[in-house]
Amino acid sequence: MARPRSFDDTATMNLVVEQFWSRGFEATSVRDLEAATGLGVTSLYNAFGSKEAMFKTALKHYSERRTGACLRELENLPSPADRIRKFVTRLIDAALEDPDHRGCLIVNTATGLGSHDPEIAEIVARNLGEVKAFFQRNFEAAQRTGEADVAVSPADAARSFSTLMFGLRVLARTKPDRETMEGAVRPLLALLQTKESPLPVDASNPNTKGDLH
Amino acid sequence: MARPRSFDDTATMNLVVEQFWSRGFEATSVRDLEAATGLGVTSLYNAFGSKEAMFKTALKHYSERRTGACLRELENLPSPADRIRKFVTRLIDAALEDPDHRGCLIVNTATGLGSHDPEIAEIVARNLGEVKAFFQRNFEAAQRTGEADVAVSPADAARSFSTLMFGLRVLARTKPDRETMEGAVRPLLALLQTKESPLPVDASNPNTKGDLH
DNA sequence: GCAGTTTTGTTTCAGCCGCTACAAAACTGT
DNA sequence: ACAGTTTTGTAGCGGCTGAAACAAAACTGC
Repeated sequence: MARPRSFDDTATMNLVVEQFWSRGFEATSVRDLEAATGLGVTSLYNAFGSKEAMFKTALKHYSERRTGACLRELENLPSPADRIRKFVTRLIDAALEDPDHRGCLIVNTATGLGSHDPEIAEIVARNLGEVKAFFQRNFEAAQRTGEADVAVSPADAARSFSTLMFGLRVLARTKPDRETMEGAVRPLLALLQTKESPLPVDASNPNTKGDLH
Repeated sequence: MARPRSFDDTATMNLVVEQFWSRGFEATSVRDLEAATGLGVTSLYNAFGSKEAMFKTALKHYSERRTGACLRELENLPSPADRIRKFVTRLIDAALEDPDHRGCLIVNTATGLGSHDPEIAEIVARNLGEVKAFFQRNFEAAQRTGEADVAVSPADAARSFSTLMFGLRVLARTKPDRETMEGAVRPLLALLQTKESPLPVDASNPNTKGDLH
């Protein structure tokens, strides 16, 4: 019926995400988005509406394609404790591998101006909620398999893990140092290594981490 | 010799801090700073140099007057464990009391564009370092007084506590919910409640973590 | 009250911002 | 080949930005 679009919307949105992730919403101009995508303004506006709409779409895209996909993939691991551990190590590795220290687009947005826009706030809140739910679900499962300290409330464990992850994302913007990040998660990960003594352990004593080998 | 300045630099800088804290660097215009301080552009530029210089001064001001003063004041408490606990509860209370959910200017800056400017990065890094040092110093002291789990490395405890605080600052921007925040710190604060078994610690050696292998 | 110096308010600047108007180009279905 | 429709590139809009220019006002020391 008419001229077809000469670019792939999804691939373009990936480039938009990269741009917003690198420079943030305010510091990214529409001209920057032109350069990043190789498209003209008209094409961008025609496809996505406005700069603000582009950002919201990019946020959803990031949340779904990054966090969401990662969580879903980890669900394939048989051990719930491994799921938690792997999520943490992946996050740390990602932070250390990124030479630009971009951290996490969601966290960067949460601490930026976005909190005022209700739609953005909701995307952010949902993402944070998914991460917390992941930890809670798997910590509960780990308790059932004897891989987690049963004396700790799974809700609190999830709150603690997820909040710690957001803190790591802050550190990722400044000091992507392996020892700092791994050290930061070590005390919490210690809650996961009670597999070999799944019985009435005095769980208030996290000293049981020494028995892993 | 000449006309004196009609305003107090420090009081003005407090207002500048409030403005940058509320809206961030990029979203704050020089006109906004005029409105916030009640001064004209010329006075502002004459006193502080440029918008960027104003922000850097505001950052130092915030770091010194907020974080620094708080840490120094807590040092008056006799119990190191109480110092840690009080810092945490203060942070949570502050987050819950602020109706604007401004979080922490340092964290907001760290996740914003600031990381690229070396001077800003240094102010941020120093602030984060001070918080970490506070936790490490007092955790070590708490181990010596029998108020902290001696099986945990003070360095790791400090990394964990400080990173968790940064995570709380992220949450402060979105979900200032008491139960979430207090739950998030509960597992870590549990490391502090071993007062009733203050033995057999070699208090001169904080490196007691090494004995688990 | 006068000279010297600084502060202050107003105006103005070039440059970038997000966005749109418009026409030419490119494609589809018949 | 043509009509119909969408995409695309270019140019330009008003509005805002950080910063400077400038003169008038305000103060000090004498």
